[in-house]
Parts: sequence; structure tokens; C-alpha cells
Amino acid sequence: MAPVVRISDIGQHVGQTVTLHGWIYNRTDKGRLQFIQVRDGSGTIQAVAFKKNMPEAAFDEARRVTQESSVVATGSVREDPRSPTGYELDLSDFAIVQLAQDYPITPKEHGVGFLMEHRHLWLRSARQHAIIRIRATIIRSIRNWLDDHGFTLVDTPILTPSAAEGTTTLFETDYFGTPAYLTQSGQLYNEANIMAFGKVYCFGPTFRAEKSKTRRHLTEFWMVEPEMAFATLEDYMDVAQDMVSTIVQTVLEKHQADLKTVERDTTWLEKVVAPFPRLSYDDAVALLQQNGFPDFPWGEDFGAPHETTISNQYDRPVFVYHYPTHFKAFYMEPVEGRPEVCRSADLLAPEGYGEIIGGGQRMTSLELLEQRIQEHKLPREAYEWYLDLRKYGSVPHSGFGLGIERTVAWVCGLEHVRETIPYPRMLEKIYP
RNA sequence: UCCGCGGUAGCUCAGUCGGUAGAGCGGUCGGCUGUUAACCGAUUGGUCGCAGGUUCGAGUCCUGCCCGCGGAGCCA
Repeated sequence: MAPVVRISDIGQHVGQTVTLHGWIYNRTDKGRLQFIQVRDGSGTIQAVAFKKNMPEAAFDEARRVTQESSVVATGSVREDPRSPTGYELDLSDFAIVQLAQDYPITPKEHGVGFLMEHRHLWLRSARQHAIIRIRATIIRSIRNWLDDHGFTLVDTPILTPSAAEGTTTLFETDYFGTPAYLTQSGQLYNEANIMAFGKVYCFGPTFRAEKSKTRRHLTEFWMVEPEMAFATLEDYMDVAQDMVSTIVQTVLEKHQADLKTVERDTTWLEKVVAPFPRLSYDDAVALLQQNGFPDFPWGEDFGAPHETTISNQYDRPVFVYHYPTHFKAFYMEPVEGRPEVCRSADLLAPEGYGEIIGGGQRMTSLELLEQRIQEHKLPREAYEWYLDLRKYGSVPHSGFGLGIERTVAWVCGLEHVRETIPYPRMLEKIYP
């Protein structure tokens, strides 16, 4: 019996006879010669069936096998420049585990609506496979970076009694007779946790019932939220730029083949090295007024075209800081002497990918926080525990949230975030 | 939620002025010892999104609804 190996390790078995467990990606029938692309989740290899080199029954199976049938293929490994992957398997035996009938996704073109309906099968395609592998590396890279820099993973709840940032964009559910909500952010809990651990992060799914229908929104998305005690806005930007550049460089190092599969121009990614440029909101408004938006008023939030114009001035991600207080969350620390702006900062990715991080320095003063909760018409009783944090050892602290899907879309150079998560949840879309 | 575009074969689409429902791919059968989304020949395949209306006659015109795509606002 030949040993069972994975295709990613095939280079270590040149000249040996091995067995692969996999699925049929595509097949070319040349009569007495069959070219069979076999994938096994770790990679793809071309298996070649010559009529003379194998038992007649096995050759007949190779002849009738269909796209996405599951198979057991045995043969000798050979380096061959004519193969797309550099290696070939000269088949000596071949068996079908299950013969697939009428696999819906063909090697030809399909519309995005059809592919989304078949997302559970679409994940088998080379491009989707590459994207999800890069996503996995980005997540691992984030967690490694944080774990190596003194952050403790402290999980925050998904079912919550109230809104973190207020408002109507929450998914409501019934919690034994009282309303509960799916989390929009772990941040408020993070603020409690840093007073216990100093530096923490939470990492998990986040839910927003926004009726938004764009290439950068999902109703369920994953976010990593680091938070640090005794840290300023500037400290947060230092941490975020180091983490983001590490993520990008790690993907470049480990996923050249996958980046090629998604046709990413990696010259952009090679430039993503800290430090990142920092631009105040004031200067960003001036920049917009000089670059196609002469009437843009100070005090308004940026839309997608504005973010694109700003980020297009730079070859790496750019921080925009000190946004106007009135359109940011209630907990943002005001800038000393200029309360109309706050110690917040967003990170805009280049090439028009827009905001991938939002964060800032949190308010320290109990009195001001109570006032803001009132101004934002938030239910005070839901925030009693949060206000406790300003009574028992309050310190300057800062943190941020990085959106995984937007980051993956940017790193992979994708048009839409829907391809960056295995099963995207979007407006009115929850199948499969 | 608003604006725009669309829904015809399993998939991607064409269908002119209202007059017999089309192509390519896929599937099936046959051929081929170097294919890369193979190629060649044959063949198969329809609730024209749904409901109603106008008409001798509707894929085509009208009304309503459903669904999809793109964009906006909001955000990560």
C-alpha cells in the first residue's frame, strides 16, 4: 500500500508511489490519455492516466469520473514542467469514492448571484480557496502579534443587554422574556478588562443591522479590538501601524502563490511598512477642498469618495485623527482646548479601500461621560457598570477595532467583502 | 431606505417593428498519447421571475408585486 500524502507535501515524494485522497477539479479526455486535475484541500496536482500504465478497470474509472467526484488516486510523483504546478502523478491505480452528478459550478463563467447561492460549493474554487487561506493567515498573524506584545485575549459577550454605541442598528433577540442584542463591539467590556489586565484584545463576530448595501458592508463581520490602559491616541496609532504592517508582510511572505491566484499587484503591499502618515481632520478637509471637493464643509463626515481621495495621496495606509466630536461616539476624549474635535483616529487603506480601523482615546472624566450619555439620550441604567470604571482607578486609555473582512479585501485586492468570509451575511441574505 | 440597471435552457447571454424560442458553454454519445476554461462531430435541453391587463396574436406594450446586481447614506 502506498502512503497517503497531501498535495502540499508532494515535492518531498518525487520518484515515490503515493496515494492521494481528493476531488476532481477538472479533466481533459484525450482518448487513451486522461489529464485529471486533483485537489485535496492543500493544493492541486495534475494526474495523468495512460491506458497502458494501469489496470483496465482503473482506467475506465478515470475515463468516466466527473467534476468534483471524490477519488483515491495512486501513482508515482514526477517533476514535469508541462504540469501547471510543476509536478505530475503518473497514475497506476484510480478509484471513485462517489461519482458526482451535474456539479453546478463549471470552469466557465458564472454570475455573482448564482455563485453566492452556491457558496458552499464555490469555496472549492481556486480563487475562493486562496482568499480564505489568506484570511486565516491574517487572523493568525494578528493574534500572534498581539500575544507577542503583552496583550491578553479576553473574550467579550456576544449577547448584550444594551447598545455599545446606541441606536437602531442592533439585532434584537429574546432573552428569557427580555430583549437582548447581538454585540456591535466588545469595546466597553474591553475598557473594563484593561483595568484588570492592562492590555487586552477581543476577537470575534460582530453584528450590525444596518440597511447598507455596499461592497464594504456585511451584517455579520469579524473584528479584532485591542485596548490599552495608560495609553494615548498616539500610542494606539503606533500599535496599529506596527500590527497592520506585520500582517501585510506576513501574507507577502507566506502566500505568493495565493496572491497570484487572486491576481494581486503586490507592489502596493510591499510598500506597507510602518510608520504610516498621519493627517489631522482639519488638514484632510483642506486636502479635499484642493482636490475635487471645493465646497466640502468642515464638520461633515467623509463618504467613500472622500476617503478614496485622501488615501490616494499616499502609497501606504493613512491615519486621519482629531475628527469633529459631534459625529463620533459618546466616549471619545475631547482634545484639550478644542472640545469640538476629539482624540479619535481612523486608518484608511490605500487604493480606495477606505476605513479598516476606527479607534481613539476614551473619555477619562466621570462627569463629562455622564453628560455625554445624557446628550446622546442613552439609558443611564445600562451604563452604570461602565461608569464604575471612572470611579475606581480611571486612567487614560485607548483602543481600536480592525475589520477583518475589509482588511482581507484590501490585502487580496478584491472588489467586494463578500468573498472574504466563508458564508457572508448581507442585507436580506442568509443562505446558505 | 433612496436612485439606476436587470430577471429568457443547468450556466453566460442574444432575441430587431408585437407574428413559429436562439447561440456559446455544460450534460450525453462518438473520435483523439500532452491537455491547461483542450479540440472535432453528433445530440439533449424552455413555467421567457410572478399576477393581471391591452391585442386576432405578448419574451416584446401597460399596471402591480417578487428577486438579483450596481451606487448612495451609515459604518469596521
